[in-house]
Amino acid sequence: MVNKMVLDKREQILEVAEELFAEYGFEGTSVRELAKKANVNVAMVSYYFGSKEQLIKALIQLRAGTFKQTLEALNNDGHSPVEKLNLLVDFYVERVFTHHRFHRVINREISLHQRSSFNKTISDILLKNFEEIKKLILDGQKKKVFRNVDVELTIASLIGTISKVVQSSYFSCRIINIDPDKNSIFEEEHKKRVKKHLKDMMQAHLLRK
Amino acid sequence: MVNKMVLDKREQILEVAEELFAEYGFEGTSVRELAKKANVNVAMVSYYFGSKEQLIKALIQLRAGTFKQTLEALNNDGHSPVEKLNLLVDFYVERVFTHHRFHRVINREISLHQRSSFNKTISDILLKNFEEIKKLILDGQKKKVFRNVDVELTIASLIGTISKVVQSSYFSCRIINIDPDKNSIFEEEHKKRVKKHLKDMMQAHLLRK
DNA sequence: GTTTAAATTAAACAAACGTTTAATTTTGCA
DNA sequence: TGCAAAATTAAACGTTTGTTTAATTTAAAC
Repeated sequence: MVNKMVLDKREQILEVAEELFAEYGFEGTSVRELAKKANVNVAMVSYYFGSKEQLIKALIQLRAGTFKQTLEALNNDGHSPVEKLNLLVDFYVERVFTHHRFHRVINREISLHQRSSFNKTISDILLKNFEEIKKLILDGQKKKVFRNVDVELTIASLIGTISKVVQSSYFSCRIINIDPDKNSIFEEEHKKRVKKHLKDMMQAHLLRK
Repeated sequence: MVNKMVLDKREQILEVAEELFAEYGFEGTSVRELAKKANVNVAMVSYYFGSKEQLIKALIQLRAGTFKQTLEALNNDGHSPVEKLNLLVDFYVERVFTHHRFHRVINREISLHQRSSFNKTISDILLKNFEEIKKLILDGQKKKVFRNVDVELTIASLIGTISKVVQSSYFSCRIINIDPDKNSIFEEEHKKRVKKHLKDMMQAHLLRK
C-alpha cells in the first residue's frame, strides 16, 4: 500500500529537517539527531543534499514554490478589492497555519547574518509575495475603494500579525488565554479567529469612511 | 576620563554578546569569537557568567528591566484612551528601534524549543508588557471610546508590525524601497513613518465610526 | 545468473565547540 | 612594603560538530 507514510529517505530527511529546524533552529539541530529521527544513516544527508546548508536550501525551494502562483491568480480574478482582500487573508492565514513549521524556520533565518547570500535568497522569495499583495492594495486605491494608507507598512502589519501568532505557540496560547498543554494554537477555531481579526482590521484601516 | 567607551570587561562581554547573538544567533555565536571581539580571554565568559547560557540570561535580565515600569506609568496617567494609544505607539517603537538587536535576539529565541524554561522566561517578560497594553485597550472600550475589537489579536498586530520591520533590516529596506547599502532602516525618518502608520491603523481599527 | 550502478553502512576525520585548570598578573587594603 | 583576593592568561580538557571514506548491501538491467 502506498500512502503518505511511505516516504523515500530523501523526503523523510526533508520532513524531519523541517520539524527539527522549526523546533531547535538550524544551528541548534545536529545532522546526527536529524538522521536518527529520520531513521537514516548520518551519511545520507551528505549523499542526497551535499551538506547541511544545502539541505535547508532544498527545504526552502520545496516549500516556497506554490505560494506565488496562488497570489497571482488572486490578482487576476474578477473580484472587487474588498473581496480580494478577504480572499488574501483567508489564503495567507491558511497557508501559514498549514506550514507553520516552515514559516518559523524562514522567519528565524531571515533575521540572521544580515547580508549573507542566504538572507538574500529568502528575501527574494518573500519579496515576490510582497509585490503581489502590493498590487492588490494599489489596485484598490486606484479604484478609490481603499484609502491612501502606507502600503508597505500595511502589508508589514498583515504579515507581522500572522507571524506573531505562529512564532511561538506557547506564547500565543498564553496570550489568548488557552492552556498550552491541552490546546494548540493551530486549531480551526483559532485560525478562524485570526482571519476574522485581520479582515476586520484591514477593512477598518483601508476602507474610506 | 570616564565615559561610555570605558566599559569594564563584564559590560564589554554583554555588549558584544548582544551584537553577535542578534547577527548570528545564540547557537551560531561561539564563545571564542565573542571573546575575541570583546578583547577578552575566552575564560572570562565562564568567570563572569558561569556559562554561555547564563550569559544570554544575564543579557535578558539587563534589557528587560525598564520596560514594564514605563508602560505602567502610561496607564496611570490622566490621558484619554486615544492619547494613551498614541503615547504607547511612540514609546514602543522608540524602545524597539533603540534596542533592535536585543529584540531580534528574543524574538528568535522565543520561537525555539517550545517548552524549555528559556522560552517560558521570555514569555513571562513579554506577557507582562502584553497585559499592560491590554489594560489600556480594555479601558478605552469601557469608556466606549474604542470599538469591541479582538483585543489580544489587536495587540499581536501592534507588536507584530514593529517586529517585522526590525526583524531583518535587509528585507525591510527592500520592502520600503531604500538601498540597504546606503540607508539604515533604523534612521529617524523611518521610525517616524512606522509610528505614523501604527497610530493611523490602530485608530482606524479601534475608534467608533 | 552475472554485472553495474545506486543505496546504505560503520568507522574515522579534522575542526570547532563550551568549559576547566593551574599558573600568573594585577589590584586594593593594612 | 607585604599580603590576600580578584582578575587574567595560555593551555588543555573531553565532546560534539559536519563531512568523508571505503566497504558492503541492495536493486535494476542485460
